[in-house]
Amino acid sequence: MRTQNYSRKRQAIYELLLSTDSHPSAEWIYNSLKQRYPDLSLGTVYRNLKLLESNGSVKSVAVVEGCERYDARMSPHSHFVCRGCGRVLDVFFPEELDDFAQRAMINGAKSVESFNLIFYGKCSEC
Amino acid sequence: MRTQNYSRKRQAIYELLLSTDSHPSAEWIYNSLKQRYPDLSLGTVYRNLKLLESNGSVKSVAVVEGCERYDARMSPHSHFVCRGCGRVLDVFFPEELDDFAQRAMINGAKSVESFNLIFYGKCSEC
DNA sequence: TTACAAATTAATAATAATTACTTATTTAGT
DNA sequence: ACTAAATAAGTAATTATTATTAATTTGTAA
Repeated sequence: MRTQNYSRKRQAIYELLLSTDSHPSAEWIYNSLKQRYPDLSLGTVYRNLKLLESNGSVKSVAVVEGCERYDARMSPHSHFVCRGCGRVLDVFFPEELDDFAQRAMINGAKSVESFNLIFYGKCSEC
Repeated sequence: MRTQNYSRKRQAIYELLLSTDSHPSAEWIYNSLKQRYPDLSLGTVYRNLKLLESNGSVKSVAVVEGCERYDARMSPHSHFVCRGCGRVLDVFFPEELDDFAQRAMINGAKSVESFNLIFYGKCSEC
């Protein structure tokens, strides 16, 4: 039987995401890996991000200036998006919030699977 | 002096948004108003949504299947997005959450202006 | 009313992120 | 090495949104 995830480039995309806290876009990942994999194509980055996302290995955490931004840190946390430069920062909220969300009774909802909390403002360098 | 907002179509777009709780997309608004304004163009809807948004009259509350969804209800609340049908429902969270967000100290942030909380799951009809 | 300048619009073209497709290459098991 | 499945490169297609441009509408004031 074939093992999964045996692709060098997929592995590289995933490891790059694990190693950074910049919540990169597909384009950023592409540019970062192009040096090591000169024949990498942008389509491959998109395809693998989608695949890793459906895996549950990776999450899309925000859309900044029209670009999806990804994160490989899967522990529950939230994000801050700078309206000046588009930087995306991690925000670790108190557990109460997670509890609240788990218990959220939403009128018209059958099941609540997840939530996404995004703060907006200016970062310390803007 | 010219008064502002004297455009019939802009007014219609805004009032349609006020009158519905479906959090429509530009396309939906366009289709809804085309009957009353047969010469309405989609560009006009986009332009006026952007204008109303920069006015603070209207908010973009979520992106569902690649389409921006708008809301004219400006009181602080949040949303639930159905992963099945894309429906967007209002969620009225307890005030504590708003307080928490106002007080949020975010490492690397100079100022926090707003936040956006979106729940995901299945609605009662999916 | 008529004229006029600013605001708005329709219609169309342009952008740009993402996805689909088609053929070639790589991978893992035999 | 051989083979079939998975993956990728390269390219074309899609699609929401934005920009442009010329025409129309609007408010004001002569």
